Amino acid sequence: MHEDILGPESRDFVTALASGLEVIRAFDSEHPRMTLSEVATRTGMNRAKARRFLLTLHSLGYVRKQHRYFELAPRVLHLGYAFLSANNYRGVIQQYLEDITNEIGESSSLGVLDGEDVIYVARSAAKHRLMAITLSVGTRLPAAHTSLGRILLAQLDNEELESYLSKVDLTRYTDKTITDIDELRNQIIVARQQGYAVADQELDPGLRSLAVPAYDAKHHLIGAINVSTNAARVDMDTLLGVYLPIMQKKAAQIRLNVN
Amino acid sequence: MHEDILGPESRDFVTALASGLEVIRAFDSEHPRMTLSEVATRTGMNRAKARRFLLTLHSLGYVRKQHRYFELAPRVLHLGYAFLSANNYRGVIQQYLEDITNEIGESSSLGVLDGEDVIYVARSAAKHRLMAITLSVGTRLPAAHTSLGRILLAQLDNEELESYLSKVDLTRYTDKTITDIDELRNQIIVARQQGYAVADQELDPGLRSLAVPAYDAKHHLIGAINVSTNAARVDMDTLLGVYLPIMQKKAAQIRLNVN
DNA sequence: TAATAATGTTCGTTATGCGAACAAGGGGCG
DNA sequence: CGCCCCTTGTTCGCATAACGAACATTATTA
Repeated sequence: MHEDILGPESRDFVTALASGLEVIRAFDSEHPRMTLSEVATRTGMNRAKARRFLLTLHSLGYVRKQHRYFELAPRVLHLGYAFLSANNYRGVIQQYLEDITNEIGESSSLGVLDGEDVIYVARSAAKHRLMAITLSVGTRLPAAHTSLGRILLAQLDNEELESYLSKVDLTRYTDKTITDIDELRNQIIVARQQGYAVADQELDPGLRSLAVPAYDAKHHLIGAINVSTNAARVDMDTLLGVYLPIMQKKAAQIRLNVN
Repeated sequence: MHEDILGPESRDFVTALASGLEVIRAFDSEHPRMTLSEVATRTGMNRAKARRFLLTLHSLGYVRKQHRYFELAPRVLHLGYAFLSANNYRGVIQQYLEDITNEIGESSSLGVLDGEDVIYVARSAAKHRLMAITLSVGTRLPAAHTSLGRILLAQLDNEELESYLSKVDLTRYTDKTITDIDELRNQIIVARQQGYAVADQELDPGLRSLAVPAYDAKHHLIGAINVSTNAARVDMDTLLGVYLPIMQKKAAQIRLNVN
């Protein structure tokens, strides 16, 4: 059940906290270092306001300042790490992911839904690189075009799924990207029925992946686990005929052993 | 040069942001889920205050609420990820760490100093588990008792090093843990002289590691890279005679190739 | 059933955070 | 070299966002 959520107009909403977090998120791979004015522009804030947040984050150790330039400090990892360390099943799941990588020789990850994205929360990387970008814990990708995201969307009830479909903006990444909302709905329903999802070169040419949901012993959804491979190396028969049973077996082990 | 740092008494310091971040950090592996009152107690805040921050974080998607219990949501990974994605050299260094793991068969990591700790910012894990805890990006360990931390401390100038030594509180983890401040200073000076550091079973029985500093082509210190192994499997002669040259070669490659 | 403890919430008050305006620095051009 | 303009840094009067004491509600225990 969805708890009532505070609106920004509520007297209980702390706008300074919200703005401060927005300053942190303004930094990314395209904007690793910024001046005060650049931060103000990217966040839509008054320059004096952005300055106060940057100086506060700097004094707390989350931001480094060099002359006029600001960049995030490693200490911000502590904020995300708080989530990882609070999740005691991650270490356990990590072992299963490493088993998959050892057995199949491909990368395997645990992902969870967050809004319209899937976030990687545990990962076992194979030796070879699959994608142009480096995937790591914390990476977020659109749920619609990943096997992890698609099988997680399949676990939603109908109302939640329709809510998602009514909001999602489908972007084309490759020739194979699904951009029709009805086709996406159908793929998710099929995933729901067959208990697994496949994403085939929708996000990155050559990237082919398969995911199954991961439940714990109390029937709580932990997330989904996947195996990622390259279409040139693994055909669909192998993916479904060899990899799928392995993934299903791992998911069954997780369901039996993870509390 | 250390930039002047804002004090919490300054009118430019945003106390609401500082308090909100403290609420996030209150969650850890011992306190994965807490009630409002528990958060208030752990942070020393008035309950109504803690409530406002929790509800704000909840509305922003950083915290989940179940009845009276709060827990961090995966979205907080986005805050730490902002640092990782802003660091464009990480993908490059990752490759070198994986080379080390492939060549030596042991785990290798990149770490940076943050206060009295060393934070892992990139990691290549070997197949076998070395420590009781799962190390991952974001993990922080005391700099004094790790090879990464020790070689990073060795890169500080004398004033910075003495400042660190005057504040650090040395905790004993094993029988081999250095707890004498003068002995630690000496170890760091030796590391400075020989260009590498070793930590031998100070943090965890059996854990033996070696680290060298990693500079980029512009002579900026990126961090330190290490190799971690088990004392039962690798003796000191092998560590220094075989592993050290490999690490030094990798550091030299990083210095030549990383901008 | 009543008392007590724990937790949830409100709203008068004030100190925090906002932003317009001023100050300072840097670069370009005549 | 001096002036102008643009960019960046900083201040402080003021309004309201956030604080916390006190009230409200719920859960537990005797």
